[in-house]
Amino acid sequence: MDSAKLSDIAKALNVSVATVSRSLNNHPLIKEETKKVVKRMAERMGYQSNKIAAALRTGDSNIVGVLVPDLQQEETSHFIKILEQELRSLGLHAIFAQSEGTAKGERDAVKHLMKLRIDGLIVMPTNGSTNLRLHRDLKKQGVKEIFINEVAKVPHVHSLLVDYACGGAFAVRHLIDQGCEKMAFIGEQKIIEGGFQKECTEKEMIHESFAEIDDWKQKKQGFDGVICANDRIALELSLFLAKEGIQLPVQVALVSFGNTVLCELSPIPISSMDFQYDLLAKQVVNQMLLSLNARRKLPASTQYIPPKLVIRKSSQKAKIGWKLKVD
Amino acid sequence: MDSAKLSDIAKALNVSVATVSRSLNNHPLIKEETKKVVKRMAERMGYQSNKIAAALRTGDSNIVGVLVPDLQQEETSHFIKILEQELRSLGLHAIFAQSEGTAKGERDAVKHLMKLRIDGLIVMPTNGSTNLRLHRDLKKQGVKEIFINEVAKVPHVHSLLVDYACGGAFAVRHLIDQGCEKMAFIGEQKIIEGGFQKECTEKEMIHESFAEIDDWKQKKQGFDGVICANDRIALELSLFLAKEGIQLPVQVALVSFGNTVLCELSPIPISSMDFQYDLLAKQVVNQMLLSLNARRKLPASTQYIPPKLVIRKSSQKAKIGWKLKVD
DNA sequence: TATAATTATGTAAACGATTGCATAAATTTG
DNA sequence: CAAATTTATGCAATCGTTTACATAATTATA
Repeated sequence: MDSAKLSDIAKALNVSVATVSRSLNNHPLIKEETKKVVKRMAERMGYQSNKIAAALRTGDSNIVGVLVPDLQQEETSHFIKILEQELRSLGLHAIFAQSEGTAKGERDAVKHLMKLRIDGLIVMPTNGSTNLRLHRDLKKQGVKEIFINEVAKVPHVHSLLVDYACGGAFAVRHLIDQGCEKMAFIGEQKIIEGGFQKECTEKEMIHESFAEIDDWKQKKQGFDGVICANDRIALELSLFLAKEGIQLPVQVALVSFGNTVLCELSPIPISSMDFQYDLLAKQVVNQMLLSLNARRKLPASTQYIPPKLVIRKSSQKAKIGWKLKVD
Repeated sequence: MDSAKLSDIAKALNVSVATVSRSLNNHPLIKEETKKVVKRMAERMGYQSNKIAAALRTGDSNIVGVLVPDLQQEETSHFIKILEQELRSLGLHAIFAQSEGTAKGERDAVKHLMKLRIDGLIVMPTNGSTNLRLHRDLKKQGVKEIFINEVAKVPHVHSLLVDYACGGAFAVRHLIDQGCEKMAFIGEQKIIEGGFQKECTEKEMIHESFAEIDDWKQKKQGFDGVICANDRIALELSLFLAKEGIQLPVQVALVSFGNTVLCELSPIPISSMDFQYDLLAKQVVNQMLLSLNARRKLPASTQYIPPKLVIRKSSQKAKIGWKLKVD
């Protein structure tokens, strides 16, 4: 019924438990021959290390908490998918929890996670609701934290962020490259919009922002480049344009953000900025590994991941010849 | 740095560790007054029970593994969102892992989970790749398993399934109620299709199945009711119909499966069968709790969760008056 | 060949909670 | 009031690892 333990292996081989433990952990002072014998027996008995016992003894649980507002969101799903893979490949246990984007939710979730004495915590906060005291306490308890998409206000805590502003600027440049001259931004995503505005101003482009599609519809004349804050809005827009007989991308070039499955579901496939959550996740795990292995606290770092434009038909306005020219 | 332990509280109150432990666990033999004092002190010292130590001692980790093929899939996301909430509310720790739908992936993931000595495992297998030996071993180790969307072939293992066949039948009945007379099924989902066919045959309806939209396009004349295996296909279809000038729902009534965000993104919102993964998740957790608490093994059970049709415009073909009649 | 140095193993004490059993304190009973 | 019960607490072992320290076995050095 119960699984094999070190003592079972020890008994079977007539050696001490210590020798077995050290063999399996590749301790340098154990004879190679012994290691081989022990490992073979462990295999034969189907031994699985009891990380709970090890955690209690060493103080390292090898468990990393991952706190997100909502597990159901598209970007979150992508993110945690990679996180699980990467953490597991390092022998770490990932344990996910939802904060619902509230300070109380965050506290409750952290409390729950702390009962397992997690070694590290990857936090995706929302709307700055993150409470400082909580994270100070975590630092005191020796939990290595990494903040996603928010710069940590606690010393020695690392942050990794999607570079939304840079994405906004990229989108503008792409549309300029395609020959657009009057730009619209639709949606409410302050940071992307900031990047959009800054770049437009710098490049001296006529531009305007709208919170919703309906706002834009009033003034739509003249805009030949539209940037949507997310694919949902973009899809809605593309359907509207189709109905109105406005041709994508010749009359209006469209770029969106998110690069979700929706892009391919549009009648005209939508060019969209991929947030590269997989890359983000991998970097996060890297950083976590560094933090966990560091004897002393590392100085806090802030890393931005640039989004990557996936070009589809909705933005390909430029003629081939012209494209060659700029190349 | 380190967090408070039972011994700290004991020292502070000049009582034994045992008394503290029992107080916090509401042991009946401890005086109410004592409990109050202990709990207050625990609170004051910010004590958080160390579940790792408790797990080692009691043999119950209170950790439940959740094994899914892919964390990024829409239905999976919905499912695990609720699972996390429900399990946490019971003081259980949920730990997710991905099997990638392969037997090897499943084995690897389970191995990893078993290192934490999980008490229970919720498995969402794919294409019957689930390997029997693995699950027999788990049973031997005393892990309570629950199978999702596949009937477990291991004794004493419970199964919960979305009743796809029933959904297929529901969809047909709904379309009949709306006055449809010639039905098409588009997509590859054998179980739904089975329900569709059976119901059509029973109700003596003309019907035909197609693997892809393109297959259907050839013969589309005459079909006044279409059932799509998923929302993606349905959205694609609805866009095609719009382009062709075929009116939804008057010329063709459409029902889909999944009830995802896509339904509302269609020009004509799509009626879709909700798989009720939230209900499923809640039932699963119920069952898990029963299994975990059961002293002796319960007889295996199989439970079907009926999908629920969310009616939108795409299928509302019937006139109001006629609707009143059938009510 | 004795001694030192090196290499390989064993002994036993942690880690922090839970819990069977012993004991002490309070209450009831004869 | 002593004895028997009931109620409340303490003692100490235990879970399965890891690891500092002690010791044994082997090899190198003088």
